[in-house]
Amino acid sequence: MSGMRGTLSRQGIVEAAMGLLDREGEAGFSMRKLASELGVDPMALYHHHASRRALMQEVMKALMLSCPLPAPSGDWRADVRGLCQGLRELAHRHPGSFRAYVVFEDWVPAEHRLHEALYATLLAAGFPGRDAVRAVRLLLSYTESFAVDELTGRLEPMGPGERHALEASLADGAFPAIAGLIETIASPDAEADFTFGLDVLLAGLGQVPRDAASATGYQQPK
Amino acid sequence: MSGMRGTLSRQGIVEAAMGLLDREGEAGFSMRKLASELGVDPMALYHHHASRRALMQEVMKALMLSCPLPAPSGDWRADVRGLCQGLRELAHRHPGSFRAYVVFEDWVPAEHRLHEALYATLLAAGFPGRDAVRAVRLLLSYTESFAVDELTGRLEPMGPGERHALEASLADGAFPAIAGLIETIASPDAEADFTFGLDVLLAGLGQVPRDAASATGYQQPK
DNA sequence: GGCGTTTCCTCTACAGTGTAGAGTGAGTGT
DNA sequence: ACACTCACTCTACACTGTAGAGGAAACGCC
Repeated sequence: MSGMRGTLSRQGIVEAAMGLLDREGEAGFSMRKLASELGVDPMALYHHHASRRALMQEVMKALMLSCPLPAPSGDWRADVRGLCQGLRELAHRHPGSFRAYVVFEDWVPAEHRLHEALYATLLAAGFPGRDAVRAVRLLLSYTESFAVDELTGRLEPMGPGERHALEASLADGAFPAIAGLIETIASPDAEADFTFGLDVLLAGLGQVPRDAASATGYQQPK
Repeated sequence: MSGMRGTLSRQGIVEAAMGLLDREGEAGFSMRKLASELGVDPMALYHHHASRRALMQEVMKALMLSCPLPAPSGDWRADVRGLCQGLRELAHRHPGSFRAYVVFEDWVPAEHRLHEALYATLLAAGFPGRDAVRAVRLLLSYTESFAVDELTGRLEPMGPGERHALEASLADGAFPAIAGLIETIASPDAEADFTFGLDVLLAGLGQVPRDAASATGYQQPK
């Protein structure tokens, strides 16, 4: 019964790992669980991937390769919005893997696709290279943090228990500003909140000096 | 030899845990290591803290309680800058704990201090409550991500090996924008980069509509 | 003094983790 | 039919968090 040669493949393992990660989260993921889902001895996995870490690398790579990259429109603001929204959708589609990705220390070469698209957009818009690099950091850190907040439920309307706990922690009156905002804090609106952040970032970026040729945000007609 | 009653205390354990976390990182932290540093059986710790997770909560609390909060100056932009810089300094002072904090799922009530200061600043500057909440998310996600990038060395100038690996991954010409920026990417400047992000955020926030009374950014004289 | 209770700690044990190293058996090439 | 290789299994080790029982020191009280 054990034989079953050829049931395993590098890519198949990666896909199963991504599924398990998305369903159970990083804490619920283990090589042993993955192996048992694949109906195989844990050590069989190591024939195709050198270590859990290496396997994770592959999962991250697959994840980032499936990040949607909307086609450029010529309007750098719209394109930046689209790329950030694409990344956010990726997070929704692969919650566990995305969370793991954000925390992952190692360098994931497949990030290049998304980075290239963002750099190209910003450079075409006339941003100096140094500022383009900084802007990408800004945009990605916002989008990733926001998406993770969504995935961990921090942007769901608070349940009564949660809200009560928050109120209790404010009962001594030491935090009047928070107390005054409790209604707002307890009922976020993920869509509008995300857009607000992008608006602010784009408004801010719109004020950094750019090459005159593209300063309007439209590509020069050739 | 084993007796030594009273060598342990809730707070003492928390401080030792924070030290271990900062020195070894989250991966290098374990209840057993902590116990052995304290010269005590691992299970002794559970007499003072219910679980590793509960202990971590306490560490995060201690961490956030030691976050510096510069006194308000009356200039909301300067105050926001100061608070973000304070958080960044906290990250430098407690690299391991800070990394753990950023990833931590549970709610850490001690965050209230920093949040209160930010909310108060933004509300005084005339931001509507909803926008203040969103702005804080924006500011903190940027600052935390940036600090983590610093802690993981992603803002150190690249070593030759690292740089070579990056170049190799671009060799096929598929990422011209990245390739053109390689010099910039390889030699970041943490201080200037961080300031750029704050500048962009403040410029963007400066454009969201505020109450007229405070729209200049100065508190109304009373 | 002695005694009971509480407090703090230790010991042992269990289920789980990643993975090293050796063994096994089916498939293929000659 | 033989050797060989490849894909897999088995066993084992060091490590994790922590449940549950046991022990010894300290304290309150007579």
